[in-house]
Amino acid sequence: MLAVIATVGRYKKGELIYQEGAIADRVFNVITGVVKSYRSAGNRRQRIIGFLFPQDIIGLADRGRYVNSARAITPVTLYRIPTAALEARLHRNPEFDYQVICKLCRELREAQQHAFLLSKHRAVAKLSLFLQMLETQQSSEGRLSEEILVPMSRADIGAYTNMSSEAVSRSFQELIRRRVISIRERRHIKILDRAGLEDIISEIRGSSKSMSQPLPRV
Amino acid sequence: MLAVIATVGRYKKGELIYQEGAIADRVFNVITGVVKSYRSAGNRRQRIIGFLFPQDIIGLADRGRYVNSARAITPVTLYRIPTAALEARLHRNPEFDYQVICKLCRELREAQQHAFLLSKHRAVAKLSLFLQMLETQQSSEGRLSEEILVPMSRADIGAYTNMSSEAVSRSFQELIRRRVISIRERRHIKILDRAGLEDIISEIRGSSKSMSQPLPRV
DNA sequence: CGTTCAGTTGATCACGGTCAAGCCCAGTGG
DNA sequence: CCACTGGGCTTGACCGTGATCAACTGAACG
Repeated sequence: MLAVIATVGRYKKGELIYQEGAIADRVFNVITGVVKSYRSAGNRRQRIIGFLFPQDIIGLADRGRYVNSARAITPVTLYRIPTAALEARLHRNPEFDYQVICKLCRELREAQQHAFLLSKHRAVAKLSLFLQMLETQQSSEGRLSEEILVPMSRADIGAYTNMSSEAVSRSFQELIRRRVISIRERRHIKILDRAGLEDIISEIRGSSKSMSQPLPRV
Repeated sequence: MLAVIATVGRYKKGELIYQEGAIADRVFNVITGVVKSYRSAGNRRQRIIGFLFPQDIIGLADRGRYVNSARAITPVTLYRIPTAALEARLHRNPEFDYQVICKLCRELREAQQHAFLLSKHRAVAKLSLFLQMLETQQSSEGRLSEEILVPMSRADIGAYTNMSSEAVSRSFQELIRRRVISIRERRHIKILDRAGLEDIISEIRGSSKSMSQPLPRV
């Protein structure tokens, strides 16, 4: 495993793990908690590249420098692996290589999924897809639950889905109004109507269900 | 090299290389030409995941099925590599592995770049960034030229940048009006004002240059 | 030459960004 | 224990941008 050549790091909520542009001398492997990977797009507006969960790798570099920053959004523990040691292993350990390749493929598919999300036009569609992604993430982690846990803030969701936090909020409200989800304590979401969610994601004009049972304020 | 276990394939412009959902028994390595990788998003509207140029790998799979379709947008030649043979090599050839990892990292960075592009608000900013990406792609391929070659249609650019082909067209016209680029025969673009392009990409309200020299029709 | 499809241009309108105000809740200190 | 405060979140109003529909031009093809 990676652990052999690694040290363990602990970060509290909101703490910076590494900064864009710094010399990339280690890669990280999340053990517990959630990390956001982001880029500060000049005008103090930050774009979130992805959220990272246990097992994920962060710290990819281009020409020896980190290409984005990473910050803990919950308390986080992770392995820190010196890149030097890693590279040495990469050249002589095929089994190990293979695992890295698999993780890269996974990350690649997620980046493409993200691009797919961003290419949705309607705000509710983006948010719905985001929720679905969170759910698959959590179910794949074995955390089989009725509720989806949303560890990140509305602003972070906005920075990921490329909408204002206001729009995130409004879209949540619309999903509630349409009886597609319900929210408990702002961080716990339950999906009530999976078919409805799918319809919204595929950007169908008016869902058949919402036609048959008229809703307030439309 | 990959070539040892591969056969060569030829496709004409517009031809399908593989289809989303089909059993993924080979991966491909582009030799010449340009390929688009896309997903048909239900309502006959297709989203382009990426454009692929010589040296690029396509045919990534999830659970044995291709996750997207690929189509030649120019005449294309490529290597076809049976996945079975590939996997066998992956387990026993570290040097080879390393190359695959590098290509995956590159593709990953491109996917993230794509997501970054999609998260721009203004249409001209998206198009400008797209042109910049095309340029870096072509200069890295050694094709050092004054002009950028745009092998794909306006509709394809739209499907990649997530805007209508009309908006692509209008944005091109605006860049011309602002004297940032010039276009020859619709496929050959020259960048006249690199600083101006950068300004537009970083979504600065009004570029200083365009302020100093008033433009028609603004 | 005619047909067809890519690209351009014009007009209209809905969506979401922005600014602004208010609300809710957690954390803090008296 | 309660009041205070600040930040996250929600809601409202207004307006600009680009999607959409539609008409037209131009280019490539047989």
